[in-house]
Amino acid sequence: MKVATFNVNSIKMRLPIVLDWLAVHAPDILSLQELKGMDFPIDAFQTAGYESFIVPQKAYNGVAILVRSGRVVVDAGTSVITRLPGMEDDESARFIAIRIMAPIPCTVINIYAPNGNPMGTDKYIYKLRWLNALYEYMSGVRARGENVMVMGDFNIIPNDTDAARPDDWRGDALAQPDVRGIYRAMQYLGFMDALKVYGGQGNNPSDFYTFWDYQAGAWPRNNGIRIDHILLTPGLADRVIAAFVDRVPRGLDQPSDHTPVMVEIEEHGVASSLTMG
DNA sequence: ATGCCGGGTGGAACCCGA
Repeated sequence: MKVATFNVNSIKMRLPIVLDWLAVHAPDILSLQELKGMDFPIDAFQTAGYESFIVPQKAYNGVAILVRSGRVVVDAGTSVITRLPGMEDDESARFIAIRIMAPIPCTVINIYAPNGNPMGTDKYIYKLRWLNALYEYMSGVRARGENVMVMGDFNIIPNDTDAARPDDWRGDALAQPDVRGIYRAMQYLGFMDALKVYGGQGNNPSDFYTFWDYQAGAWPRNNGIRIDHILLTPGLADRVIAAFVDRVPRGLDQPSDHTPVMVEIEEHGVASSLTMG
């Protein structure tokens, strides 16, 4: 089962790039963030062979999960969750979760975490509150022993090695020790960082950058950061057979400032959600 | 650099992102 996440920075602007990418990589699941509008191209994705689950919002945020028709069976008995539990008062479209029965039974969670800048404002407080609510939710699903994938734009640079210029981010909300601590705590729950589990694509940390600013020549200078992540519970992490960042879309015309992360999980032999999780 | 770029909305200039 191939699973991917891609912050598209407007699905309206990025539709051709996303359709091309689906045709090349044929993921079973693609999580999208920053749709930036109420109009989602359901028909175009259906023609491409994907069913859409959408949490839209005018102008800002917006997340969706695309599932490949004929490959992924969505649990009809479980409703789509469209708000992060514990943050029900928050109108922002930053969370969507579905339950699938095949090809691997698991819960699929797609997030767009708050940026949190600038420091010292309510925006940073909101980021911490949001991430802590996500942590609590993840703690709950772990306790139930389910196989779970949490992917998306975490807006967290986990370590200094995940930035080309770590000192540039010292005072930024993406690299604060408190924020990094939450990301680590998620791993202590048993959520494994898919890129790190597999460890492929060489030893250069820059191979795992997922974002390059539009400004100041960040892309040609490879001044990137790693902020888009895929976290897996052990039953899934044990079966990872490929994990990589595809930086091709970032080099196209009219690109998103992010690029996709993809993981492939062996479908046979994934432990029961009740025995392993 | 409070800058740069590039989305959004609304119909200009401003908000937001990371």
